[in-house]
Amino acid sequence: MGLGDAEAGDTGLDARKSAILRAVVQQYIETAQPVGSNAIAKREDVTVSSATVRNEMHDLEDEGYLVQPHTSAGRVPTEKGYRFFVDGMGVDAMDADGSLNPGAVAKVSGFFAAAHGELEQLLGETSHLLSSLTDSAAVVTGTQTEAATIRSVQLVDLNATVVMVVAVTSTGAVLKRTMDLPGSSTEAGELEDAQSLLMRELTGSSISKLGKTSFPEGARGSRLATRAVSALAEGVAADSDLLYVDGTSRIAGVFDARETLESVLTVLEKQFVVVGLLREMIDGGITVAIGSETGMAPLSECSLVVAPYEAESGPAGAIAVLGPTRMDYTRTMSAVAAVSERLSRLLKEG
Amino acid sequence: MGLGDAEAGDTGLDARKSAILRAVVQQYIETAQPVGSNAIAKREDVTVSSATVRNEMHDLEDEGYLVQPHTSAGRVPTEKGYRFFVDGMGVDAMDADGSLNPGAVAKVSGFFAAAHGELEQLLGETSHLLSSLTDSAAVVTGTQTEAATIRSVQLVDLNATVVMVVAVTSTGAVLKRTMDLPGSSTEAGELEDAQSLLMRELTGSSISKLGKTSFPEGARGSRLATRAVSALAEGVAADSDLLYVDGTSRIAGVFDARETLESVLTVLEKQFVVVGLLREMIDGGITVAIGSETGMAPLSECSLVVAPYEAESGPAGAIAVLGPTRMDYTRTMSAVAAVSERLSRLLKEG
DNA sequence: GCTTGGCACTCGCGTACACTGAGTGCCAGT
DNA sequence: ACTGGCACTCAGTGTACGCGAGTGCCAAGC
Repeated sequence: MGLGDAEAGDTGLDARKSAILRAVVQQYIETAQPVGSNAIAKREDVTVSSATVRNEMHDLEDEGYLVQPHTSAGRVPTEKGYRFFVDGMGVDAMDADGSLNPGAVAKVSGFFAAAHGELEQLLGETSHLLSSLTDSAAVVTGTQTEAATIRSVQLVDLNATVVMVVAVTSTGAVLKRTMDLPGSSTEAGELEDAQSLLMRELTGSSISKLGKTSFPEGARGSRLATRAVSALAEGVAADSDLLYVDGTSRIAGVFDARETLESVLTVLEKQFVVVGLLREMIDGGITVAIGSETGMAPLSECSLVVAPYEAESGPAGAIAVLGPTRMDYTRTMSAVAAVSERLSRLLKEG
Repeated sequence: MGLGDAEAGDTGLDARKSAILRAVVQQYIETAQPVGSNAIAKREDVTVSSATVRNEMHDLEDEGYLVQPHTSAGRVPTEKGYRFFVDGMGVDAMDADGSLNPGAVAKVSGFFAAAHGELEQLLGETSHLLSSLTDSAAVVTGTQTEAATIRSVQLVDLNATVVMVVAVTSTGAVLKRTMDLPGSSTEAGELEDAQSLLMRELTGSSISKLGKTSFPEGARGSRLATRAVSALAEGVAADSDLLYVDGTSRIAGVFDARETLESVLTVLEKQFVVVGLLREMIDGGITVAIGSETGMAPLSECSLVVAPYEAESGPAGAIAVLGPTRMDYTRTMSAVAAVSERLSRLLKEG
């Protein structure tokens, strides 16, 4: 995106203003220092003098895109400034592997080529990959199993009063849950009966239909089977609330206030909160929440780049990168896009 | 622990020296400030003048128990100082729930009374509990399944070329692993044959014997069953290398050097390193590693309080608290002891 | 009328310096 | 063997000050 076609959106910013704003954001992302008019005027893509830049920057400040930390300092982007920058990034800039450096592309390819084994392990490692690509913290949510179908259900008695239900889904997720059955409930053979009921009724059916499953009133084992179904339903919820976090050490150094980091880490430890947040943000494509746009006060100095991933059965979960508001959006968005795309492809067994 | 009986160990410290040393450590743990002779002389349990304390502290410094950050400052314990302090803590101080405050005791009891559901979930929540009790980071290793017995094995085909092995152990752990079976390998019925072979051969047998399992040469499905066994063996390894970390936000504020925190977080992210470390430290009781005693440079400003936990089948894993070297050892050790004891009791279904 | 060089002004930051006070080491007296 | 006393050390703090990056604005120029 050059300087000419930069009347991006109808934000009321003319081409020059938006070019300058973009330059400021870019520079600030690189240097983490307030950027002054001189630095901007020197850039090749800006042909006007520093005085002109100053005037424009003054306007940009009035319009809320920039702020001065103090009078005799350069300017720093506001959330609105970052938002403009992100919105103005051509899709081409972060599409596919376009702007990902060759090393990173190779890393992603290598990772997914070598991927094997467990779904959970894969998601954990994906989060690690994403973190290393972006030098930020990365999170990956567990797969939403709702749309998957059940491939197998089994009841295993662990001891006299505890029975475990284990189900395997078409996505390779394993749902499990223990049930306490106090007292005399496990009559001889009841377990087997319940299991065959479950197998017959559930195998091949979608997980979202779990709630609607019922068993013949009088059948032996139907009571146990019913309990197993509801236990499984709990398991589904627990499973999709899983969150794989990695790279928190990478954001340990980026905030000046110690307590900022502390509250960010606290948020990441409340996994269900983050999962909820991500789930709300998913809208089919890559999404960026800047600072307070995340809706969480402790993340007011962070940005979140989120993308969904899919499995055979449909939308499965989200991957995201969490970094400071002045993160490298271009690189991060490229990485997130690439990883989400490749992960989906793998899960669809492409 | 009075002043009189303080000839702890044969460390060559007389009663007064060790009382003073203990006082210094205690005070430093409380205030995080270098402690001076005056502060010590004022304490009720010390009856000598500050000048005398100064002399003793000088000796203690010569002997390596204390250091001065700079000439005109108070003293700070060295690792050797902490070690003396920890070794000298009466067992009674941290035994059972003795020194745990009532609220904490109630919290632990409540937690384990309400515990239910998944093993993995339980371990994760235990780590959370431990962290909240101690205000430090806490880690819990996955259960070592080696001594457990297998309760059930199942083969599930996920799609044309992928089969999943799922095994449930007596401890409630679920081992799972996918196997790629490219090409024509899954003949009709082979899966069923392999599964009944597995069921017959493995059910009730100990996981540690997995490696020694063999199947009749010619039997249908024995090839597949053999592969399943080795896949399971991998699953065992992966499972016991699991680490549940919580409360990292709680140690975000305790180190002065930013990069210290960063390297500590980095270590916690390399889960297998931590698991290995903990495994080495377990010696049947509660163990403390102070600073470089951990054997890991990045943890040189940390201490680790570790205790094993057990299941029916024997030693199962470890729980630990990671904090700054000047953590509250008394409280932490009490908490770790209590949680380890209650967790073991629960896993043994007491 | 937009742009630009120039210039006065602001203000954070680094340096220098003196002062304060907590804390030490040591000696001499009890 | 302990203690009061005293000289000494030195981190931390406050103040003063100069430097320089950066701004705002004005008047000249294209």
